[in-house]
Amino acid sequence: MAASTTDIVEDLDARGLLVQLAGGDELREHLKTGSRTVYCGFDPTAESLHVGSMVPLLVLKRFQMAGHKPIALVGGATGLIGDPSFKASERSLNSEDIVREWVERLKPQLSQFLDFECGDNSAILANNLDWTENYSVLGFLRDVGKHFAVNAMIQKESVKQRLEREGEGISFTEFSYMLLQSYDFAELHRRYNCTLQVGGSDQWGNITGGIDLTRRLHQAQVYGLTTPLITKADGSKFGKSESGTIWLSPTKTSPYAFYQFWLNVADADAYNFLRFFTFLSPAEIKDIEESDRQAQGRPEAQGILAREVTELLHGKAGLDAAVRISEALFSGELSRLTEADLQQLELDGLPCTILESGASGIVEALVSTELARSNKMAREFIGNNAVNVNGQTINDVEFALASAGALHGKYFILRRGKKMFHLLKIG
RNA sequence: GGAGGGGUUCCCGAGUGGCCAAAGGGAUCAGACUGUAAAUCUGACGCGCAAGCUUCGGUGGUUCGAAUCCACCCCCCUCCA
Repeated sequence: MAASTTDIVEDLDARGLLVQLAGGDELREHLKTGSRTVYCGFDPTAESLHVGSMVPLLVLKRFQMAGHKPIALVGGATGLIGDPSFKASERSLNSEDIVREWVERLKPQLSQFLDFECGDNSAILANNLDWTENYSVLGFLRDVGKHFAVNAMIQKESVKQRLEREGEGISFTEFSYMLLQSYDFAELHRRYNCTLQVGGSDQWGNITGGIDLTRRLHQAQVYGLTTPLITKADGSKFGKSESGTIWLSPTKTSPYAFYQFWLNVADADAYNFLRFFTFLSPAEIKDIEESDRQAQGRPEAQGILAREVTELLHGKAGLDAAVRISEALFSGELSRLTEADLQQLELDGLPCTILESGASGIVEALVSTELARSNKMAREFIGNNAVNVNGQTINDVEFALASAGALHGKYFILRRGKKMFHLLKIG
C-alpha cells in the first residue's frame, strides 16, 4: 500500500468517530496526498487496557488500512505523571516499578491490531520514556517550558474545572503533564515525521498543545483529530459490566465475559458500537439496523457486534469458546450437557472452583464462588429465587451440594440472577 | 509559619449528645415484565439465622450515653506570608 485509497476522514466521519479536527480542510488534503505518519498515546494506568482503548487503537488500524503509518505510543513517562484532563481530583502516583511493569504488559496489547511488517507503512511501537528519561530538568524547562504560557494553560477546558472546583486542587506535577505530551508530538515529528495525533476528545487540549509546540520547535505544521468518548444511551459508564471493568487481557476478562458484554449492549447503543468497534462498512450497518427495525423481537445487532469484536480481539478460537459457553448456559437444559461439554466449559474459561470436601452448603458455595458477597446476601438471593443449581431453582437455605446431585457425579453449575454462572467441580 | 473551611457507610451528601446502622440522591444487586434489551414497578444494599456485634480520618478523654463535646495527631482545600 503506497498511496492512500480511501478518504480516511470521510470514513471516520461516516462512523461518527470524528469530534474535532485541528487543521480542517488542510488536514484532509494532507491525508489525501500521501502516506502520513499518525500517532496515538496510551498511558499505563493499569496492567491492561480496557474496551475504551479499543476505539483509538482501531482508529490507528483504520489509518493503516488507508495507507498511513501508525505509531502506537506507550506512556512510560507520562504514566509516571498522570493526565489531569477532565479528572475531578488529583490522583496518587504509581511507583516506577509498577509503571515499568504495566508498560511491558501494554506493549503486546497495543501491537495486536497493527501490522508491523507491511513495508513503508509498517507500524511503530514507541515509548516516550526514551526521550524524556535523560532530559535534564533545566534543559526541559528552558527548551520546552519556555514555549508555554501559564495564562493559556489555565484556560484549557481540560483543567479548568479542576482549578475552579471547590475542595480540589492540582499539583504542578499533573499541571505539567501537558508539556510532556506536547513534547512527545514534537519529538515524534522530528524522529518519524509524524504529522497527526489522534485521541479521545478529552485529549484535545494536549493535542493542540503539541501542535503549537511543534510549530515553535520545528517550524512545522502538524495536525490533530479527536474521537468521541464512548457513552451509553442511558448515561451509565461505558466499559463496565456486572462483573466489573471489561479488560482487553484475556486473563482479566475472559473471551466469554467479553462476548457477553457486547451481547448485552442496549439496542440504543448497538448500531453506534458497530460503527465504532468493527470494520463493517457504514452501509452494511445501516442495512442491519433497517432489517432489525422490521423484524419482531430481538435485534441481530448485538449478536453481530459480539462476534465481530470478540473475534477481533481474541481470534477465532476465543470467539468459538465464548459462543460454546453462551449456548450451553443460555439455551437448552443444563442437565443435558455431557461430561465432555462440562470439561469444555471449564477449558473455555467459565469461572470454575474446585469443591474440596465433596459436600457443601449452598450458602457457603455462593460465598466461596463470589456469587454472593456475604452469607447474608446469599440467603437473600435464595429467598428471592435468584439461585439455581444445575437448572433447578433453589429456595432452601439448607440445600446441600452433594455428589449424588452433581452432573456426572462431579459438576455443579451455579447460577445467581439471570446471567452470573459459576462452575463448581468436586475435586 | 498564620487565618479560615473540611474529612460520614461504593460515590455525592444530610446529620452537631440519646428517636442513628446513620435522611436523600446516584451507582450496584435481586424479583416481576421481557429479547440474557430499554423503560417501569417491587425489594435489598455494614456483619450476623438470631440475640446482637462492628462503623462516621486516627488516638485518647468527658458522659449513664458520642458521628455529634474536649485534647492531641494525620490528611485535604482556600487565602495570607
